[in-house]
Amino acid sequence: MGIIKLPMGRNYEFNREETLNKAMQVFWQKGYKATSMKDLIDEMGIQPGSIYNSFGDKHSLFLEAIKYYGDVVTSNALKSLEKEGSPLENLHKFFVEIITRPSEKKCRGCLIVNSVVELAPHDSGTADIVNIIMEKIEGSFYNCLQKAQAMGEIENNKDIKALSRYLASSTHGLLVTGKSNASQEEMQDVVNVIFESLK
Amino acid sequence: MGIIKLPMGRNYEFNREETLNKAMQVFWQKGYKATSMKDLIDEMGIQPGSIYNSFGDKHSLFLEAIKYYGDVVTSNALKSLEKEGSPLENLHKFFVEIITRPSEKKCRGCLIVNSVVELAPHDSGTADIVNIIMEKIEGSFYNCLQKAQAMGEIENNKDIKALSRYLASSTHGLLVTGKSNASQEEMQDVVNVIFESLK
DNA sequence: CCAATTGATGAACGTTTGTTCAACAATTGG
DNA sequence: CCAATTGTTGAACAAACGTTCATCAATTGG
Repeated sequence: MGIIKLPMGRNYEFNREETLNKAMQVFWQKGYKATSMKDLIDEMGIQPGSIYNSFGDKHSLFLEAIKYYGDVVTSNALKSLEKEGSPLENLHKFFVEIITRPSEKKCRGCLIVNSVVELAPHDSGTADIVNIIMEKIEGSFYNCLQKAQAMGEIENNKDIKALSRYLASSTHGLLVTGKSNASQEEMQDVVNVIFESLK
Repeated sequence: MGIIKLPMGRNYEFNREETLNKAMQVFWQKGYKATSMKDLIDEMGIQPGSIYNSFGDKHSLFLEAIKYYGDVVTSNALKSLEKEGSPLENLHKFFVEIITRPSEKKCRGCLIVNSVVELAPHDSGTADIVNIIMEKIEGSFYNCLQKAQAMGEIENNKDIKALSRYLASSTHGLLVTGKSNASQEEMQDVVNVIFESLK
Protein backbone atom coordinates (compact mmCIF):
# COMPACT_ATOMS: atom_id res chain seq x y z
CA MET A 1 0.00 0.00 0.00
CA GLY A 2 1.58 3.22 -1.25
CA ILE A 3 1.51 6.67 0.25
CA ILE A 4 -1.49 8.76 -0.83
CA LYS A 5 -0.28 11.93 -2.51
CA LEU A 6 -2.60 14.86 -2.01
CA PRO A 7 -2.83 17.49 -4.75
CA MET A 8 -1.02 20.67 -4.00
CA GLY A 9 -3.49 23.55 -4.25
CA ARG A 10 -6.70 24.51 -2.52
CA ASN A 11 -9.44 21.93 -1.94
CA TYR A 12 -12.86 22.08 -3.58
CA GLU A 13 -15.42 23.67 -1.31
CA PHE A 14 -18.41 21.99 -2.94
CA ASN A 15 -19.40 18.40 -3.65
CA ARG A 16 -19.12 17.86 -7.38
CA GLU A 17 -21.95 15.34 -7.65
CA GLU A 18 -24.34 17.36 -5.50
CA THR A 19 -23.65 20.41 -7.63
CA LEU A 20 -24.08 18.48 -10.88
CA ASN A 21 -27.35 17.13 -9.53
CA LYS A 22 -28.56 20.69 -8.93
CA ALA A 23 -27.68 21.65 -12.50
CA MET A 24 -29.56 18.60 -13.76
CA GLN A 25 -32.67 19.66 -11.84
CA VAL A 26 -32.63 23.11 -13.44
CA PHE A 27 -32.16 21.78 -16.98
CA TRP A 28 -34.89 19.22 -16.28
CA GLN A 29 -37.34 21.86 -15.20
CA LYS A 30 -36.55 24.69 -17.62
CA GLY A 31 -34.90 23.11 -20.66
CA TYR A 32 -31.46 23.91 -22.08
CA LYS A 33 -32.00 27.25 -23.80
CA ALA A 34 -34.30 28.62 -21.13
CA THR A 35 -31.72 27.92 -18.42
CA SER A 36 -29.33 30.86 -18.03
CA MET A 37 -25.92 30.81 -16.41
CA LYS A 38 -27.46 33.00 -13.71
CA ASP A 39 -30.03 30.26 -13.01
CA LEU A 40 -27.22 27.72 -12.73
CA ILE A 41 -25.08 29.97 -10.51
CA ASP A 42 -28.04 30.55 -8.19
CA GLU A 43 -29.10 26.91 -7.99
CA MET A 44 -25.68 25.31 -7.90
CA GLY A 45 -24.56 27.83 -5.30
CA ILE A 46 -21.13 28.44 -6.84
CA GLN A 47 -19.63 31.26 -8.90
CA PRO A 48 -19.21 31.23 -12.71
CA GLY A 49 -15.47 30.70 -12.40
CA SER A 50 -16.00 27.54 -10.36
CA ILE A 51 -18.53 26.19 -12.87
CA TYR A 52 -16.14 26.75 -15.77
CA ASN A 53 -13.25 25.29 -13.80
CA SER A 54 -15.13 22.13 -12.89
CA PHE A 55 -17.56 21.53 -15.73
CA GLY A 56 -16.45 23.64 -18.69
CA ASP A 57 -18.98 25.79 -20.49
CA LYS A 58 -22.79 25.62 -20.35
CA HIS A 59 -23.06 23.06 -23.12
CA SER A 60 -20.49 20.72 -21.55
CA LEU A 61 -22.28 21.01 -18.23
CA PHE A 62 -25.56 20.14 -19.92
CA LEU A 63 -24.10 17.04 -21.58
CA GLU A 64 -22.74 15.89 -18.24
CA ALA A 65 -26.11 16.60 -16.63
CA ILE A 66 -28.11 14.45 -19.06
CA LYS A 67 -25.51 11.70 -18.78
CA TYR A 68 -25.90 11.89 -15.01
CA TYR A 69 -29.68 11.77 -15.39
CA GLY A 70 -29.34 8.56 -17.39
CA ASP A 71 -26.99 7.04 -14.80
CA VAL A 72 -29.13 7.96 -11.81
CA VAL A 73 -32.77 8.81 -12.57
CA THR A 74 -33.37 6.59 -15.58
CA SER A 75 -31.26 3.72 -14.27
CA ASN A 76 -33.05 3.81 -10.96
CA ALA A 77 -36.46 3.64 -12.63
CA LEU A 78 -35.35 0.75 -14.84
CA LYS A 79 -33.98 -1.20 -11.87
CA SER A 80 -37.55 -1.65 -10.65
CA LEU A 81 -38.14 -3.83 -13.72
CA GLU A 82 -35.58 -6.34 -12.47
CA LYS A 83 -37.20 -6.93 -9.10
CA GLU A 84 -38.18 -10.44 -8.07
CA GLY A 85 -41.72 -11.62 -8.67
CA SER A 86 -43.97 -10.90 -11.61
CA PRO A 87 -42.24 -9.02 -14.46
CA LEU A 88 -45.57 -7.75 -15.80
CA GLU A 89 -46.46 -6.44 -12.37
CA ASN A 90 -43.12 -4.62 -12.18
CA LEU A 91 -43.77 -3.21 -15.63
CA HIS A 92 -47.20 -2.05 -14.59
CA LYS A 93 -45.85 -0.29 -11.51
CA PHE A 94 -43.28 1.39 -13.78
CA PHE A 95 -46.02 2.89 -15.94
CA VAL A 96 -48.19 3.85 -12.98
CA GLU A 97 -45.20 5.70 -11.55
CA ILE A 98 -44.84 7.61 -14.83
CA ILE A 99 -48.45 8.75 -14.95
CA THR A 100 -48.51 9.60 -11.23
CA ARG A 101 -45.45 11.86 -11.25
CA PRO A 102 -46.73 14.85 -13.31
CA SER A 103 -49.16 16.01 -10.63
CA GLU A 104 -46.71 16.00 -7.73
CA LYS A 105 -43.51 17.20 -9.29
CA LYS A 106 -43.64 20.31 -11.42
CA CYS A 107 -44.53 18.74 -14.75
CA ARG A 108 -40.91 18.25 -15.68
CA GLY A 109 -41.54 15.07 -17.63
CA CYS A 110 -38.32 13.25 -18.51
CA LEU A 111 -35.07 15.11 -19.16
CA ILE A 112 -34.16 12.67 -21.92
CA VAL A 113 -37.44 13.09 -23.78
CA ASN A 114 -37.20 16.86 -23.29
CA SER A 115 -33.67 16.86 -24.69
CA VAL A 116 -34.54 14.71 -27.71
CA VAL A 117 -37.27 17.16 -28.62
CA GLU A 118 -35.38 20.38 -27.92
CA LEU A 119 -31.84 19.52 -29.01
CA ALA A 120 -31.11 16.08 -30.47
CA PRO A 121 -31.88 16.93 -34.12
CA HIS A 122 -29.47 19.90 -34.09
CA ASP A 123 -26.87 18.84 -31.54
CA SER A 124 -24.96 15.62 -32.13
CA GLY A 125 -23.42 15.72 -28.65
CA THR A 126 -26.88 15.53 -27.10
CA ALA A 127 -28.08 13.02 -29.71
CA ASP A 128 -25.24 10.60 -28.92
CA ILE A 129 -25.99 10.57 -25.20
CA VAL A 130 -29.78 10.33 -25.40
CA ASN A 131 -29.61 7.58 -28.02
CA ILE A 132 -27.50 5.46 -25.71
CA ILE A 133 -29.94 6.00 -22.86
CA MET A 134 -32.93 5.23 -25.07
CA GLU A 135 -31.33 1.98 -26.19
CA LYS A 136 -30.81 1.13 -22.55
CA ILE A 137 -34.49 1.74 -21.85
CA GLU A 138 -35.54 -0.50 -24.73
CA GLY A 139 -33.07 -3.12 -23.56
CA SER A 140 -34.54 -3.12 -20.06
CA PHE A 141 -38.02 -3.55 -21.48
CA TYR A 142 -36.74 -6.42 -23.59
CA ASN A 143 -35.21 -8.19 -20.62
CA CYS A 144 -38.38 -7.71 -18.64
CA LEU A 145 -40.56 -9.10 -21.42
CA GLN A 146 -38.20 -12.02 -21.92
CA LYS A 147 -38.51 -12.91 -18.27
CA ALA A 148 -42.28 -12.53 -18.50
CA GLN A 149 -42.36 -14.87 -21.46
CA ALA A 150 -40.21 -17.43 -19.66
CA MET A 151 -42.60 -17.30 -16.72
CA GLY A 152 -45.62 -17.74 -18.96
CA GLU A 153 -47.03 -14.25 -18.40
CA ILE A 154 -46.74 -13.51 -22.12
CA GLU A 155 -47.54 -15.91 -24.94
CA ASN A 156 -44.55 -17.41 -26.72
CA ASN A 157 -45.71 -16.32 -30.17
CA LYS A 158 -45.35 -12.64 -29.20
CA ASP A 159 -42.51 -10.67 -30.80
CA ILE A 160 -40.95 -9.21 -27.69
CA LYS A 161 -38.38 -7.21 -29.67
CA ALA A 162 -41.22 -5.34 -31.34
CA LEU A 163 -43.03 -5.07 -28.02
CA SER A 164 -40.01 -3.55 -26.29
CA ARG A 165 -39.76 -0.91 -29.02
CA TYR A 166 -43.45 -0.31 -28.61
CA LEU A 167 -43.13 0.11 -24.84
CA ALA A 168 -40.28 2.58 -25.27
CA SER A 169 -42.31 4.69 -27.69
CA SER A 170 -45.39 4.41 -25.46
CA THR A 171 -43.35 5.67 -22.52
CA HIS A 172 -42.26 8.71 -24.53
CA GLY A 173 -45.88 9.31 -25.46
CA LEU A 174 -47.05 9.25 -21.85
CA LEU A 175 -44.26 11.59 -20.80
CA VAL A 176 -45.45 14.09 -23.42
CA THR A 177 -49.10 13.59 -22.55
CA GLY A 178 -48.21 14.18 -18.90
CA LYS A 179 -46.95 17.64 -19.80
CA SER A 180 -50.32 18.62 -21.28
CA ASN A 181 -53.35 19.05 -19.06
CA ALA A 182 -54.35 15.40 -19.42
CA SER A 183 -56.00 13.98 -16.29
CA GLN A 184 -54.81 10.99 -14.32
CA GLU A 185 -57.89 9.13 -15.56
CA GLU A 186 -57.08 9.74 -19.22
CA MET A 187 -53.56 8.45 -18.76
CA GLN A 188 -54.83 5.43 -16.86
CA ASP A 189 -56.94 4.63 -19.94
CA VAL A 190 -53.80 4.73 -22.05
CA VAL A 191 -51.88 2.43 -19.70
CA ASN A 192 -54.80 -0.02 -19.67
CA VAL A 193 -54.76 -0.31 -23.46
CA ILE A 194 -50.98 -0.71 -23.49
CA PHE A 195 -51.22 -3.63 -21.10
CA GLU A 196 -54.07 -5.20 -23.03
CA SER A 197 -51.77 -5.36 -26.03
CA LEU A 198 -49.16 -7.37 -24.10
CA LYS A 199 -51.54 -10.23 -23.36
CA MET B 1 -74.17 46.58 -51.98
CA GLY B 2 -72.32 49.39 -50.20
CA ILE B 3 -69.25 51.26 -51.29
CA ILE B 4 -66.01 49.57 -50.24
CA LYS B 5 -64.02 51.97 -48.09
CA LEU B 6 -60.29 51.50 -48.41
CA PRO B 7 -58.11 52.27 -45.40
CA MET B 8 -56.26 55.52 -45.65
CA GLY B 9 -52.56 54.79 -45.25
CA ARG B 10 -49.97 52.73 -47.06
CA ASN B 11 -50.72 49.15 -48.14
CA TYR B 12 -48.96 46.09 -46.74
CA GLU B 13 -46.14 44.94 -48.97
CA PHE B 14 -46.19 41.33 -47.76
CA ASN B 15 -48.80 38.61 -47.54
CA ARG B 16 -49.65 38.14 -43.88
CA GLU B 17 -50.40 34.42 -44.10
CA GLU B 18 -47.31 33.62 -46.15
CA THR B 19 -45.18 35.49 -43.64
CA LEU B 20 -46.85 33.79 -40.68
CA ASN B 21 -46.25 30.47 -42.38
CA LYS B 22 -42.54 31.27 -42.64
CA ALA B 23 -42.40 32.10 -38.95
CA MET B 24 -44.17 28.82 -38.16
CA GLN B 25 -41.54 26.89 -40.13
CA VAL B 26 -38.70 28.47 -38.16
CA PHE B 27 -40.31 27.80 -34.76
CA TRP B 28 -41.08 24.26 -35.93
CA GLN B 29 -37.49 23.60 -36.86
CA LYS B 30 -35.61 25.41 -34.08
CA GLY B 31 -38.02 25.69 -31.15
CA TYR B 32 -39.18 28.89 -29.44
CA LYS B 33 -36.15 29.91 -27.38
CA ALA B 34 -33.62 28.92 -30.03
CA THR B 35 -35.35 31.09 -32.61
CA SER B 36 -34.03 34.66 -32.52
CA MET B 37 -35.70 37.76 -33.93
CA LYS B 38 -32.85 37.83 -36.43
CA ASP B 39 -33.84 34.33 -37.60
CA LEU B 40 -37.42 35.52 -37.99
CA ILE B 41 -36.45 38.73 -39.81
CA ASP B 42 -34.29 36.73 -42.23
CA GLU B 43 -36.86 34.03 -42.90
CA MET B 44 -39.97 36.18 -42.96
CA GLY B 45 -38.20 38.69 -45.16
CA ILE B 46 -39.52 41.77 -43.35
CA GLN B 47 -38.02 44.23 -40.88
CA PRO B 48 -38.51 44.15 -37.09
CA GLY B 49 -40.86 47.16 -37.25
CA SER B 50 -43.16 45.33 -39.63
CA ILE B 51 -43.20 42.21 -37.48
CA TYR B 52 -44.12 44.20 -34.37
CA ASN B 53 -46.70 46.17 -36.31
CA SER B 54 -48.42 43.08 -37.68
CA PHE B 55 -47.87 40.35 -35.09
CA GLY B 56 -46.81 42.04 -31.86
CA ASP B 57 -43.78 40.73 -29.99
CA LYS B 58 -41.99 37.40 -30.42
CA HIS B 59 -44.24 35.57 -27.97
CA SER B 60 -47.45 36.78 -29.63
CA LEU B 61 -46.07 35.76 -33.00
CA PHE B 62 -45.27 32.33 -31.62
CA LEU B 63 -48.77 31.85 -30.24
CA GLU B 64 -50.24 32.82 -33.59
CA ALA B 65 -47.81 30.44 -35.32
CA ILE B 66 -48.80 27.40 -33.27
CA LYS B 67 -52.48 28.28 -33.69
CA TYR B 68 -51.87 28.47 -37.44
CA TYR B 69 -50.08 25.12 -37.31
CA GLY B 70 -53.15 23.59 -35.67
CA ASP B 71 -55.46 25.13 -38.25
CA VAL B 72 -53.39 24.09 -41.25
CA VAL B 73 -50.87 21.30 -40.64
CA THR B 74 -52.66 19.34 -37.93
CA SER B 75 -56.12 19.86 -39.42
CA ASN B 76 -54.93 18.72 -42.81
CA ALA B 77 -53.46 15.53 -41.37
CA LEU B 78 -56.66 14.81 -39.43
CA LYS B 79 -58.83 15.33 -42.50
CA SER B 80 -57.36 12.18 -43.98
CA LEU B 81 -59.13 10.25 -41.21
CA GLU B 82 -62.50 11.34 -42.58
CA LYS B 83 -61.98 10.02 -46.09
CA GLU B 84 -64.45 7.54 -47.54
CA GLY B 85 -63.72 3.85 -47.29
CA SER B 86 -62.16 1.95 -44.43
CA PRO B 87 -61.60 4.06 -41.28
CA LEU B 88 -58.91 1.70 -40.04
CA GLU B 89 -57.11 1.94 -43.35
CA ASN B 90 -57.21 5.74 -43.13
CA LEU B 91 -55.89 5.52 -39.60
CA HIS B 92 -53.09 3.25 -40.71
CA LYS B 93 -52.06 5.62 -43.48
CA PHE B 94 -52.06 8.43 -40.90
CA PHE B 95 -49.52 6.56 -38.77
CA VAL B 96 -47.40 5.50 -41.74
CA GLU B 97 -47.23 9.14 -42.75
CA ILE B 98 -45.98 10.06 -39.29
CA ILE B 99 -43.17 7.51 -39.24
CA THR B 100 -42.18 8.27 -42.86
CA ARG B 101 -41.76 12.02 -42.40
CA PRO B 102 -38.70 12.19 -40.10
CA SER B 103 -36.28 10.96 -42.78
CA GLU B 104 -37.35 13.37 -45.51
CA LYS B 105 -37.99 16.57 -43.60
CA LYS B 106 -35.39 17.77 -41.16
CA CYS B 107 -36.53 15.87 -38.10
CA ARG B 108 -38.83 18.64 -37.00
CA GLY B 109 -41.39 16.30 -35.49
CA CYS B 110 -44.63 18.09 -34.61
CA LEU B 111 -44.71 21.73 -33.55
CA ILE B 112 -47.46 20.98 -31.03
CA VAL B 113 -45.55 18.17 -29.34
CA ASN B 114 -42.40 20.30 -29.40
CA SER B 115 -44.28 23.18 -27.77
CA VAL B 116 -45.88 21.01 -25.07
CA VAL B 117 -42.46 19.79 -24.07
CA GLU B 118 -40.60 23.10 -24.29
CA LEU B 119 -43.19 25.59 -23.07
CA ALA B 120 -46.61 24.34 -21.97
CA PRO B 121 -45.72 23.69 -18.31
CA HIS B 122 -44.39 27.26 -17.84
CA ASP B 123 -46.46 29.25 -20.34
CA SER B 124 -50.22 29.21 -19.98
CA GLY B 125 -50.71 30.98 -23.32
CA THR B 126 -49.01 28.10 -25.09
CA ALA B 127 -50.74 25.53 -22.88
CA ASP B 128 -54.20 26.86 -23.75
CA ILE B 129 -53.64 26.65 -27.50
CA VAL B 130 -51.88 23.31 -27.42
CA ASN B 131 -54.53 21.71 -25.23
CA ILE B 132 -57.28 22.72 -27.64
CA ILE B 133 -55.39 21.20 -30.56
CA MET B 134 -54.69 18.01 -28.62
CA GLU B 135 -58.36 17.64 -27.79
CA LYS B 136 -59.12 18.06 -31.46
CA ILE B 137 -56.70 15.27 -32.31
CA GLU B 138 -58.27 12.95 -29.75
CA GLY B 139 -61.71 13.91 -31.07
CA SER B 140 -60.75 13.01 -34.62
CA PHE B 141 -59.45 9.64 -33.48
CA TYR B 142 -62.71 9.10 -31.61
CA ASN B 143 -64.83 9.87 -34.69
CA CYS B 144 -62.68 7.59 -36.78
CA LEU B 145 -62.94 4.72 -34.31
CA GLN B 146 -66.67 5.25 -33.96
CA LYS B 147 -67.06 4.94 -37.71
CA ALA B 148 -64.84 1.85 -37.68
CA GLN B 149 -67.01 0.31 -34.99
CA ALA B 150 -70.18 1.08 -36.94
CA MET B 151 -68.69 -0.59 -39.99
CA GLY B 152 -67.67 -3.65 -38.01
CA GLU B 153 -63.93 -3.08 -38.26
CA ILE B 154 -63.66 -2.87 -34.48
CA GLU B 155 -65.51 -5.06 -31.98
CA ASN B 156 -68.43 -3.45 -30.19
CA ASN B 157 -67.10 -4.26 -26.73
CA LYS B 158 -64.06 -2.01 -27.26
CA ASP B 159 -63.88 1.23 -25.28
CA ILE B 160 -63.25 3.65 -28.10
CA LYS B 161 -62.94 6.63 -25.77
CA ALA B 162 -59.99 4.93 -24.08
CA LEU B 163 -58.64 3.88 -27.47
CA SER B 164 -58.75 7.41 -28.82
CA ARG B 165 -56.78 8.65 -25.81
CA TYR B 166 -54.37 5.82 -26.39
CA LEU B 167 -53.93 6.72 -30.06
CA ALA B 168 -53.28 10.33 -29.18
CA SER B 169 -50.59 9.38 -26.68
CA SER B 170 -49.13 6.84 -29.12
CA THR B 171 -48.90 9.54 -31.77
CA HIS B 172 -46.96 11.77 -29.37
CA GLY B 173 -44.67 8.85 -28.61
CA LEU B 174 -43.90 8.21 -32.28
CA LEU B 175 -43.22 11.89 -32.88
CA VAL B 176 -40.63 11.82 -30.09
CA THR B 177 -39.16 8.52 -31.23
CA GLY B 178 -38.87 9.98 -34.74
CA LYS B 179 -36.58 12.69 -33.38
CA SER B 180 -34.14 10.11 -32.02
CA ASN B 181 -32.10 7.96 -34.37
CA ALA B 182 -34.76 5.23 -34.47
CA SER B 183 -34.95 3.45 -37.81
CA GLN B 184 -38.00 3.19 -40.05
CA GLU B 185 -38.13 -0.51 -39.21
CA GLU B 186 -38.24 0.10 -35.46
CA MET B 187 -41.10 2.53 -35.83
CA GLN B 188 -42.95 0.14 -38.12
CA ASP B 189 -42.77 -2.41 -35.31
CA VAL B 190 -44.39 0.11 -33.00
CA VAL B 191 -47.19 0.88 -35.46
CA ASN B 192 -47.84 -2.84 -35.94
CA VAL B 193 -48.34 -3.36 -32.21
CA ILE B 194 -50.59 -0.31 -31.98
CA PHE B 195 -52.83 -1.70 -34.69
CA GLU B 196 -52.86 -5.16 -33.12
CA SER B 197 -54.35 -3.56 -30.03
CA LEU B 198 -57.28 -2.13 -31.98
CA LYS B 199 -58.48 -5.52 -33.18
C1' DC C 1 8.06 30.53 6.54
C1' DC C 2 8.26 30.69 1.65
C1' DA C 3 7.48 29.18 -3.05
C1' DA C 4 4.30 26.54 -5.89
C1' DT C 5 -0.05 25.08 -7.02
C1' DT C 6 -4.90 25.09 -7.39
C1' DG C 7 -9.73 26.55 -6.20
C1' DA C 8 -12.99 30.73 -5.36
C1' DT C 9 -14.60 35.24 -6.31
C1' DG C 10 -17.23 38.45 -8.95
C1' DA C 11 -16.46 42.58 -11.70
C1' DA C 12 -15.97 43.24 -16.41
C1' DC C 13 -16.13 41.98 -21.34
C1' DG C 14 -17.94 41.62 -25.93
C1' DT C 15 -22.10 39.56 -28.00
C1' DT C 16 -26.54 38.78 -28.75
C1' DT C 17 -31.04 39.39 -27.21
C1' DG C 18 -35.85 41.45 -27.98
C1' DT C 19 -37.70 45.88 -28.78
C1' DT C 20 -38.39 50.81 -30.00
C1' DC C 21 -38.74 54.93 -32.74
C1' DA C 22 -37.67 58.89 -35.67
C1' DA C 23 -37.48 59.37 -40.47
C1' DC C 24 -39.33 58.06 -44.76
C1' DA C 25 -42.72 56.11 -48.34
C1' DA C 26 -47.16 55.20 -50.02
C1' DT C 27 -51.89 55.66 -50.09
C1' DT C 28 -56.67 58.11 -49.30
C1' DG C 29 -59.85 62.05 -48.81
C1' DG C 30 -60.78 66.45 -49.91
C1' DC D 1 -51.65 69.59 -54.18
C1' DC D 2 -52.02 69.18 -49.21
C1' DA D 3 -53.22 67.08 -44.86
C1' DA D 4 -54.05 62.69 -42.67
C1' DT D 5 -53.13 58.10 -42.08
C1' DT D 6 -50.63 53.92 -42.10
C1' DG D 7 -46.87 50.69 -43.51
C1' DT D 8 -41.55 50.29 -43.97
C1' DT D 9 -36.94 50.91 -42.68
C1' DG D 10 -32.95 50.04 -39.96
C1' DA D 11 -30.08 52.37 -36.65
C1' DA D 12 -30.09 52.48 -31.84
C1' DC D 13 -31.15 50.88 -27.18
C1' DA D 14 -31.10 48.72 -22.66
C1' DA D 15 -30.94 44.33 -20.80
C1' DA D 16 -29.45 39.74 -20.64
C1' DC D 17 -26.46 36.49 -22.39
C1' DG D 18 -22.24 33.23 -21.89
C1' DT D 19 -17.55 33.72 -20.74
C1' DT D 20 -13.03 35.40 -18.99
C1' DC D 21 -9.49 36.81 -15.84
C1' DA D 22 -6.97 39.44 -12.37
C1' DT D 23 -7.09 38.95 -7.55
C1' DC D 24 -7.48 36.52 -3.47
C1' DA D 25 -7.64 32.18 -0.41
C1' DA D 26 -6.22 27.74 0.85
C1' DT D 27 -3.39 23.91 0.68
C1' DT D 28 1.24 21.14 -0.10
C1' DG D 29 6.28 20.45 -0.32
C1' DG D 30 10.45 21.73 1.26
